[in-house]
Amino acid sequence: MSDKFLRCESCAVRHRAVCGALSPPEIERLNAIAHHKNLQPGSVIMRDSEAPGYFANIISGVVKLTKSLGDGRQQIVGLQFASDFLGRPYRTASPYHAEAVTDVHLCTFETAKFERLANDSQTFEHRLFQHTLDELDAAQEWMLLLGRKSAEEKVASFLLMVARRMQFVGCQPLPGSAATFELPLARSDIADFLGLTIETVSRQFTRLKMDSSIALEGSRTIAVLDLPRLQAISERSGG
Amino acid sequence: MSDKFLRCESCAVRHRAVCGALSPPEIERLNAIAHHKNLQPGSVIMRDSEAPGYFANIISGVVKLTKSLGDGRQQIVGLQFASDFLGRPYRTASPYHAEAVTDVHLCTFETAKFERLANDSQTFEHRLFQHTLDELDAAQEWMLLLGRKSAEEKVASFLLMVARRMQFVGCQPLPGSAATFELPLARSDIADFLGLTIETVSRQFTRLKMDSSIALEGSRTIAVLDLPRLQAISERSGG
DNA sequence: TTCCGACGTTGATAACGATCAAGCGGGTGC
DNA sequence: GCACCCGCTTGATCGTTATCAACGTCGGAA
Repeated sequence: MSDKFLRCESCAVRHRAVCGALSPPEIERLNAIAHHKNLQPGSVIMRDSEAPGYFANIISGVVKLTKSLGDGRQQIVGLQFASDFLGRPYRTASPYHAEAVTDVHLCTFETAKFERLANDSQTFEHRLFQHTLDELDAAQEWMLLLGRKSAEEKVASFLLMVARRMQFVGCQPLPGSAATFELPLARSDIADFLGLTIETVSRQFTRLKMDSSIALEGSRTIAVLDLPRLQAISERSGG
Repeated sequence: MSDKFLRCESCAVRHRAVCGALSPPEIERLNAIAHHKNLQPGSVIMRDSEAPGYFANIISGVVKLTKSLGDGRQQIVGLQFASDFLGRPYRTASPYHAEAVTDVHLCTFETAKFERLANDSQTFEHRLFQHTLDELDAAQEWMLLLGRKSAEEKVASFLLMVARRMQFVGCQPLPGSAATFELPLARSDIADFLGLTIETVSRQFTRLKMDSSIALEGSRTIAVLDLPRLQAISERSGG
């Protein structure tokens, strides 16, 4: 579960993660408090309104951040991929529920120690700040999608977003297609991310398939056949 | 337009704004680069994708942050009140369009000078970071609203949010009502904030009025008659 | 005063997406 | 082998919200 033998120098997400800008002594200090953790799909990482036990960098895998209403309606408010940072420094309670959606490999830091380190290193806190600004950009972009886009536009936007984020991890274009990748989310999670129902998501997938905008292999493997069309669909109904 | 004679010590939002935690010499330095600005409703503060000329604290008034789709559909992705900070430090282009919705009084800082100051003072950057975390919380809370709440729930949530934010500024409870306040937004802006149309917003207002949850005086003055009911409505359809 | 435009309300109808329901295919356990 | 469950798709119908349209009210300008 916990593994102290993996060191930062050989870390796959080293230069993209929040720790990327640290000086050698700072890296050393961070390394000293790091513990690796492997999680299976469905594992809970943080609970809404509870103090998290640790913060973490995602080394591989995908994590969903969700918020819920009393009657069970759910909304994914963030999707985190490899190199993303998990947790809200200086907050006592997590504002969301965080859960692994694929196999996830984390590099975790006990919260108090981590905050002390952030406080001591301005470069580090600056980097965390940058990361938070990116997250805010993504959230506001998604507000536009949730509030104003049609189901078809939402699904197209979702596919483009996932394609973009998965490229970094490992996605080999198949012959005759712009990009092929594995969807990390089940239909129900996609629905919760887009503010739709499973059925509507499924219907939009078949529409895009009829369109020849995409091809499906099984229910998780997507091949983007017509990237420009997908981009056009993602931004205007008439496209 | 620009006024160097108002000093931080007498600033109305002094302790709630990002500058609240600064030491005397830091305050002095900030004061030296501050310029006051008064804006009328509709004045553009920042344009989407353009470099902003300045960052600012809001001393009074309300500012909306919007994003648009190519065909004119619009979404408000943030509402900023007195003591809120405007702008994204370390970003070259604004990710949204910012516009005054009421008369607005700003305390502005030229971007480059401001970033230099933030870089020199860890306390200050820390404070900016905290503010950004609050903004992210608000954005994710709103994603839940946009993706999963019904029109009725959205309008009730909106009223509660505005009531909460306006309390700080100036709102005197009238006899027989929990709280009376002026809506800073026109129906069209409320619609853009909630991902609805003007007509739907208007219909929900009349429903809440019929309910006796609220009372309207003109179209902008709201009296909350039954706060518990409004809160119940804001979270579940059956309420 | 009258005209006009901006803003808001209300009504009739349409459309999009939700809901309810059935069925399919693949994996697992017996 | 079979039954069962789960995730997904597809179809039929319903309901919420959008759209289209008319009207009311207020304030400013001629």
